[in-house]
Amino acid sequence: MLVQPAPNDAATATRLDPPALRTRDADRTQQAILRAAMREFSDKGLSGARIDSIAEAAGVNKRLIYYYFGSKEQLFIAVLEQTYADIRNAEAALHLESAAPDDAVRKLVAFTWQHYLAHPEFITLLNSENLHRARHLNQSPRILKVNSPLIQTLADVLERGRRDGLFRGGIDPLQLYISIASLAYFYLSNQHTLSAVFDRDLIKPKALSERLSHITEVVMGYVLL
Amino acid sequence: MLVQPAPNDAATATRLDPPALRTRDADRTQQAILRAAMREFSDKGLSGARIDSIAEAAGVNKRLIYYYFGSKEQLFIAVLEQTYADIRNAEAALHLESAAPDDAVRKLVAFTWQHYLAHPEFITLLNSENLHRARHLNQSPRILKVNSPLIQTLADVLERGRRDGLFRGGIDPLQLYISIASLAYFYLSNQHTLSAVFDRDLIKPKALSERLSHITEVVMGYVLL
Amino acid sequence: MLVQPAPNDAATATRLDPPALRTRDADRTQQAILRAAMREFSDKGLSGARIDSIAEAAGVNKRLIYYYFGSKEQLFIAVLEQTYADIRNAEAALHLESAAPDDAVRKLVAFTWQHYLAHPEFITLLNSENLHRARHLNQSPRILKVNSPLIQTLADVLERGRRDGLFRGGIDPLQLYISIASLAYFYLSNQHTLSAVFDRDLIKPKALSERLSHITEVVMGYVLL
Amino acid sequence: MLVQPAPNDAATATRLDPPALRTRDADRTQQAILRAAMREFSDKGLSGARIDSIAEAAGVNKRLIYYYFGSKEQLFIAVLEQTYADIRNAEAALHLESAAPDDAVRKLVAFTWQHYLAHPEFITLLNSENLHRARHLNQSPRILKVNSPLIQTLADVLERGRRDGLFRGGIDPLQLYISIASLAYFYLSNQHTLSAVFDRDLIKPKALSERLSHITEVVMGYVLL
DNA sequence: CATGAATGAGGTTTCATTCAT
DNA sequence: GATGAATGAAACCTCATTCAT
Repeated sequence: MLVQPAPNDAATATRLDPPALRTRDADRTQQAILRAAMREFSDKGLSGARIDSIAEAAGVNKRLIYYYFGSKEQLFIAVLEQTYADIRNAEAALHLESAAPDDAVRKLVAFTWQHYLAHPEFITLLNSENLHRARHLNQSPRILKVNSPLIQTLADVLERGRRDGLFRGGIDPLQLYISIASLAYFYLSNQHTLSAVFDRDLIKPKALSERLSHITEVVMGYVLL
Repeated sequence: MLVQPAPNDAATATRLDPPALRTRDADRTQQAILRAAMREFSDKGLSGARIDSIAEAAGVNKRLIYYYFGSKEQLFIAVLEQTYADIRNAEAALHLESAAPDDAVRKLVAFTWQHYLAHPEFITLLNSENLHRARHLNQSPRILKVNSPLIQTLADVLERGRRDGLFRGGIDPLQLYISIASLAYFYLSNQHTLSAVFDRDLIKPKALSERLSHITEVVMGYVLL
Repeated sequence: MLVQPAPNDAATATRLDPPALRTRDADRTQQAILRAAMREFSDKGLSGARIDSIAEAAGVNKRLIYYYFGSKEQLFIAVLEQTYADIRNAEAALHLESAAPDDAVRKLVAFTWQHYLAHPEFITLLNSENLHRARHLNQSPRILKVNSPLIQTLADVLERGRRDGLFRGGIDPLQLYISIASLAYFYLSNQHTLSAVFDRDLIKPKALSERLSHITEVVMGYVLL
Repeated sequence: MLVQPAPNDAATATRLDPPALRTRDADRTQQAILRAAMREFSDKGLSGARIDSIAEAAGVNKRLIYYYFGSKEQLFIAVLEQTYADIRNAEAALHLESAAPDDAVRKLVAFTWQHYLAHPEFITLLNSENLHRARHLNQSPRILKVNSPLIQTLADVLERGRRDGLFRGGIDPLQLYISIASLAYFYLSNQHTLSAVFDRDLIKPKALSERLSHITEVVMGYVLL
């Protein structure tokens, strides 16, 4: 059973082996598979995804997917890992700790919105994973152990804001984080049913910028005194 | 190809045909299928659901599903119709127009939360339908035409609140409605991945009541002046 | 999961339902599958057997095999059950208890030899099952519970022979039974390697009758005083 | 296509080529493959065996198996050759010709039993080969040409016993040899199904020694006057 | 001498759906 | 109104084998 976890590591660690010419192809192949899989899984869900389509899209022999990832489920896990690694890396680049409290919250809101907008696959993958009650996530120590430090950072921001007399007290940082995520995520995740039911194009540029304004106001209306 | 769209009506209208002893049975069978299908689709998603499982759970022969609903997709549509009918009926009983503006908003928040909590299948079904870009919804005039009057009601509430000097002006009722839904929906929809990643039980009673408090505060913090 | 154990029962119970016209086809189909499977499994072993070949030989759709038997392994179990049922039935018709002791033993030897000769599939199936350490047998209460009464019958025969002053005492009936089986089974089971190594045709009629004479002499030489 | 038949010879002859440092390694590698293959083939049969498992168990790259043995089938042949070579060597050390006739027969019975007991892979490999109608054996002049001289030796023993008035006359040495093998082989080969069906542990030490006593008595009961 | 990457053919199994009664 | 039998297409996965280095 040969399952190299390597590809995901590539997101966090920089590759330093210059003479690694032989592994190059393997790496590139795995990356191609992962990319194709991410697209297919996010497009069709876990049960709807087809290994054949992934192989074709990646331009590799179907057998190779099993060679590198073992099974459809393990490939799905690898995709999840990659997806979480991506958002963790992006979050880490935010540096909320160095901004003024209110700016930090606005920045977080904007970042969250932009990230979901730029990575629609994140949303559908998470929906799939929730349909499966996080069964795969709970199998991946890689994801679980890298617990996001964002909540702690946000707690610090909130505390600073409260001390500055800007923010209300008693805000649970996790609740706030989830709420920010909610306001951005749901709009995008449910855009199709919402558009259908309310007969309104929610995705045109104007609607998107209006949404960001709105959720910023909602969040700031809550945290600011 | 004999496809009776009738079964869904059964939710709103009772069939009264006098010579309908056999029709009663037919009705009961269709309801059993619908109930089983709702459970299966919400549990496994559209591609994950199995016609065999639905038939077994409903205690009917598989062939009957085709007899009454035509195909898996049409059965899914019927389930969606039923689900939307349920929430429309519940919303209609809210009577926001007769409450004080701030009470009306609080009532809407609480209702939304309670409804999602009481109908977890609503969430997973909508996620499935969004995965499919609302393809089925857009095939169902039944759902689309019964456009929710709630947005108009909410607009009236907001206008009353603004006139009373309670609410801020310029609130888009649809944005607010979506935000309220977001704050409730996302927490429940993504409970499994959130619980896994943050290692916290989000579903225990205390957590649930805290969440309702939180989202109420967020919404009221936004609308109130 | 629909696995009718019925076909095997047919060996022991006589079918009495005259109006069972509808089930006829199902029965016939299952029997056809079983027969084809027995041939394929005995010819190729469990791993060597192909579901496709079985379906083709039985003249049925491959899917039907799963419909009736669930999986390749369960089909193999059904074949084993049938095979054991066949020999049990044949043994039951021997009536050793009513023969003179020495005749009874000769009869058992001859019967064993003839049965193995007439049912070569019995030998290869048992070899397969032993390769798998009786994994399937141990899953089949049907086989295990119908413990052969032959050992008890043979014990009675041996005791009668001893009392008559014909047989030596202290013979373990199970050991003897296994030895009789050995002498017949091994010759047939290993005929191909033996023929190759000793360059002699062991299967020509003359060789077969000589073998039966030989094993009869061996067994009688042992039991007779 | 480079297929060295050498490795099997290694069992009997030691290669002594002076400049053979690399050859030593090659030899060791081939032996490792052979040992792993013997285990795998005897455990799973020919179709059940996996080249991957063999490579892993031998600790060598899969490609090497093809380099040294050409194909799965040829590897199987090599294993068979090794197995037959082992028993021929052991038989040669028996020296039945120098023992008293009755001792010689007892010795042969005991040897056969002990050899099968000590080499369970011999049994399963032969069963596999018989399933394949000795197809591989017949391709191996190496095995066929080293025809066992045991039958002739046994013939001499029987003749001596007859002349001494100890043994009955007219015993076919090949029949007797096969019978001795039968009595030992079948018990061990079919231990799993026998144990299951008769619900008795046939492999515990007491059972084993009883079996040897029994088969010795059976054989001696037959040959002795 | 040795190896990791790659493959095509084919294996078992699944599934929505239809036939015949 | 209801059902058990049957199916074709396609899904996931496996395996012996070869390529390229």
